[in-house]
Amino acid sequence: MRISDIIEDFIKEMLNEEEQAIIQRNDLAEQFNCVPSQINYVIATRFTPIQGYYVESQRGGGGYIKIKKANLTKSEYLMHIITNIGDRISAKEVEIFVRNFLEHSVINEKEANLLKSATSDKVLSLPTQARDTLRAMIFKNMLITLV
Amino acid sequence: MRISDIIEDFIKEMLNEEEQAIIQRNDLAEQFNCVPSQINYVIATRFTPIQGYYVESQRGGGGYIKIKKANLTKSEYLMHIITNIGDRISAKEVEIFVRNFLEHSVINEKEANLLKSATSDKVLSLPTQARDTLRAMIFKNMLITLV
DNA sequence: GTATAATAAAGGTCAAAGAAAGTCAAAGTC
DNA sequence: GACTTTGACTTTCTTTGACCTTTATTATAC
Repeated sequence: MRISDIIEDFIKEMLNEEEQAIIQRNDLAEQFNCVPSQINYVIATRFTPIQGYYVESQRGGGGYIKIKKANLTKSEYLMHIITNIGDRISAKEVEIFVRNFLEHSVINEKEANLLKSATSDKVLSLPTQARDTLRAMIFKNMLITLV
Repeated sequence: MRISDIIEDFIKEMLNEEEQAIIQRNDLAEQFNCVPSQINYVIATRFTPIQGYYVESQRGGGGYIKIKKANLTKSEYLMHIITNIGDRISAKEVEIFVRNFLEHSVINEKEANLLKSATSDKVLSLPTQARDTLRAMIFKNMLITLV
């Protein structure tokens, strides 16, 4: 079995027990006898937003990596949307999604506004293609936190 | 847990109980077994005006450091932040802002997550400069919807 | 007694050292 | 060929300590 898989399982095991897994990169690497950057690899490939995880970290003395799992039961509807949004999305499409979320009471007014304001054309000043790609990333990442 | 975090919590605990926290730098350092300048570090990184705190101090015999929470309404506080964010902002800075919004009860947990997830480095895959510029735009635009 | 000088008692500053995590590309594996 | 492993190098944040500045108190001079 690959070391990456072992580490992946280990983290998922942690997440079964607690709401969030807080790890020390170097410690974990030592524990599994691998280089620290392997941990980054595992996270980059197995704990992405698309896969339903939210990761944050802190460097420096006492640094850490924190991994949270989106709480699935709450809305498979959202997860379904997330996994089905392609690599690009227009502002119009976002709006339609948001309107639907509101209708289904999956989000509230304020959250709707946040979603729209983070992904509006006004804000993403890039060429159309790059913009739609970025918007998809932002949108999905935000939705994950709502799941 | 980092000693800085412990000291931060200690001061915030004080602020929950009283209007202002008045501390003695050397005493506090001794209490937490650190060098006195660590106290300055904590204040410089966690109790800045932009984070909604007001600090004053006095040297010499009977000297002290006094920390107060700035007393602003939510929208005043938010507007203040919005107008003071420059053209660029790092993910770290956003995180600090968000943490402070939470502390000052300007936003809730979900909104905090939305703000962070819309502006994380993972999501804004651009060269650093462009990324920080874009992040500032997104962040400000989102904050406006919260005012 | 008042004015001044010396000393003590704070807090402030800054840069170096230390402790994490992040990145990226080369090498290895299947 | 795609995925994984590795490691050198980078960036970020924290801790520490030597030295500085300001203020209060005490001692001394007159």
